[in-house]
Amino acid sequence: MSMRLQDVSETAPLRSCTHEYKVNCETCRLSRICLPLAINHKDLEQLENIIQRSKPLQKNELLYHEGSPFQSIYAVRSGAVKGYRTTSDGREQVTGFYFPGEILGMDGISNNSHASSARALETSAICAIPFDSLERLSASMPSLQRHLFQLMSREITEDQLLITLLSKNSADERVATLLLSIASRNARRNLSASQFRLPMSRVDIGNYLGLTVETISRVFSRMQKTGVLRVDNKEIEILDQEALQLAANIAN
Amino acid sequence: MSMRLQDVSETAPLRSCTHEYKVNCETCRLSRICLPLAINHKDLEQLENIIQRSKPLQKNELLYHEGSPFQSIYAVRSGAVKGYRTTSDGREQVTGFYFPGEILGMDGISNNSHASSARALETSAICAIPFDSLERLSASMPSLQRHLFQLMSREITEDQLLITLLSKNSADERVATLLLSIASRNARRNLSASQFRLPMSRVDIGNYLGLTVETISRVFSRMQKTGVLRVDNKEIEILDQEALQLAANIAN
DNA sequence: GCGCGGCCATGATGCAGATCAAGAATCGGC
DNA sequence: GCCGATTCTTGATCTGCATCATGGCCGCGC
Repeated sequence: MSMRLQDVSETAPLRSCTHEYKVNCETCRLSRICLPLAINHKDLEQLENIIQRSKPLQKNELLYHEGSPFQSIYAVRSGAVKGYRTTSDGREQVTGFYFPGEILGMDGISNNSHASSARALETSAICAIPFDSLERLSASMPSLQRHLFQLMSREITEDQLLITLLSKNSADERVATLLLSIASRNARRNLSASQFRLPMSRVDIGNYLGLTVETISRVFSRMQKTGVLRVDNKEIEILDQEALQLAANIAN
Repeated sequence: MSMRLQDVSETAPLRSCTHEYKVNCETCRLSRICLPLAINHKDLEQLENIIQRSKPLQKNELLYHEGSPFQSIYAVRSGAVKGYRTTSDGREQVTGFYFPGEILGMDGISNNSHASSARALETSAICAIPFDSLERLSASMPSLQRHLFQLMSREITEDQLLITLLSKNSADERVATLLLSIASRNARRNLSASQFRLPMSRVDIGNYLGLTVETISRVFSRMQKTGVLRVDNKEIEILDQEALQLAANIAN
């Protein structure tokens, strides 16, 4: 609610930046886990041509806002982004965290308007991929079309996992599951799966997991006391992977 | 858990039925809200050719099962279906209810294997649409491709609404929201939005909404007592639409 | 038409996590 | 490198829903 006070630095949409940053998928070390993974070398250039890159988003800047016209889906190149929707009484519900190599914004397709908002959790570089171009391209590139279907399908199954987590699991289980998810996504990017810095606040974690800040704090403290984690503010070290897995696997 | 006892009548997959039932999209009164809505008259025949119809599923029969190979998405023609996934400790989480004209099974695309199961809540006629054919077709029919993207996107936004409901709303709010959702989906099919029969049990409702059977019963009783609903077993009448909307709209 | 099994309703009690409150640590701006 | 704002931690208390328990109901098979 008082979150609203942060809305000071909302930027114009990405595409209004005329200056294109010199990056391409060819040399991007995320290409093996991002959109290009579906595309062979010679087709990559066509994708390359439609992707727009712009100056990085600063922490707390908006990538897109609920209700704004849908034009692009986005790939995170660096940093981290949270997706959320605002309820009618003004509270927000965090629906996902997005790390480098991950795609967001696909919920805007059905209405031609974004159904959620996205905000940078830290300074983040983002690739915008205009969806109408992508659609045209994918009609002639079956592997791209398939990959897009798969991406959306994965988003659906992940949302269903979250639904299950929220309706069946205890606070400890929810937190353990989130930490393991972040750990495995780090591993995918060849980062440490056992030691990392959380880009999001306790409030965001609690919001995402359907818990209060206090509960998140308590779970972290408890897990620190039992030797499962070492917690130093946002710095997390998983000391006992097995125990954490056990805590998470009770019900999923 | 004791749900398992119902698993008596599982059928072979739809496509093993050689006998095709004489139905087509052209004459189906759901065509305006189902897949064909995206397709013009002359292209419809091609879609028609790939759709498989088979003998109706009986109550409690499985349409597809978690982990089974993904081949088709499904459209409900009559009856009602519930989607659910089984947690590692054997409990089930209902992830959605599907009524005539609605599409399910898209969560299977990402892995080529179904991420959830689907079971008929009552005798139900189902159209199976082989996905590889649909994919090929959609590469040459932009409006179909777009419609598929939109369908999946809608599923994502609906899952996000459920996530919000589960993590922010009280028992009353959840139940009210579900009833209004069913009412409006009835209206889309030109059925009464104020009087209908619930195809699912209280257990399924509770499971879907992250509540226990007892709580569902109590909420129904309470709403009956306050004159918002008339409840007669599965038969529901919405007496005070405004009040119900108010109860639901507290937070979404 | 009777009996049995699954489904539903309702009351009594317990508990996980929310809420309220207050202090400590950290961050960001100058 | 200091100060105010924000974020985080920890404790005390409260509460909505789960859990446990019981009885009624409804539908179905014989």
